[in-house]
Amino acid sequence: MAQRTSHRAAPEHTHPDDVSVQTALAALADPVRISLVRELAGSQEWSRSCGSFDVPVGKAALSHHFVVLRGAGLVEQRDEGPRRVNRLRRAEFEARFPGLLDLVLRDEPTV
Amino acid sequence: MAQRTSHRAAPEHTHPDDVSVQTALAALADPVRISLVRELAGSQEWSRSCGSFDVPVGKAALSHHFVVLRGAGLVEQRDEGPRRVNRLRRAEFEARFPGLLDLVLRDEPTV
DNA sequence: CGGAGTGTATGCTTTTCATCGAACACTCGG
DNA sequence: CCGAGTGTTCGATGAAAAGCATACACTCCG
Repeated sequence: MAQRTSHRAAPEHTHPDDVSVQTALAALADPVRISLVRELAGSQEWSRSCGSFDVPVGKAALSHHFVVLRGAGLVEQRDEGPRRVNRLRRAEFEARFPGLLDLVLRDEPTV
Repeated sequence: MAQRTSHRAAPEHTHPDDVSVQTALAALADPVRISLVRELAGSQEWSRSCGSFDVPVGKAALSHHFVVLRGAGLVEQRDEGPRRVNRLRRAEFEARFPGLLDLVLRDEPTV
């Protein structure tokens, strides 16, 4: 049979098309999540596990932020052995909210 | 001397150029403020007084929302007799955050 | 000058959200 | 099969934000 890297419950994802502007904006209006999105944008897809990000919060809070990012259609996750790796949903999100992601990525780190 | 419609303290304004993305997103991530911006976008400049908007909050809360909108560089206000009239800073905001305002204006009313 | 209309400021609830610590679940390597 | 590594869940806490009611300030009109 095919590969089967995990027996865990797959994370719930929301497609950007099913996300309201308000939800998208709220998801991006947080300094920690902005950091996550930026770091993710500068990395290869599926190369970053949740714990590999340089943000000043504990893992419980971090886990919560990924829930929000998934719920806004910004991030896709996949279980790979013991860790959960991430991908920024650039194209899909861009199609739903043209220009929005670029605004966040281009801007200088939060002052 | 020239006209002088008010002796009141002029409202404080922030230019979009001095606004961070995070602040801009936070300002637009609220249902009441989204309504205000949309209504404002559909009206002539300087035609709407603060109290003329159809939002389900008292006037104290409303006043607060306008403070936030001014602080994000989204709205400009001017005193005109007893009332304070508004203008959406379309061009300036668009120059600072290309596409952002359009996203909010195009989208269906918050579900 | 006094009253109606309009908006702001203040003080106080209520809600929401970010955070943490601790406990639990799953995967992999010995 | 146990232990280390990783991430989620739960409960509690603290801070921020939104709300309201009231009181105040300013403008206009009679």
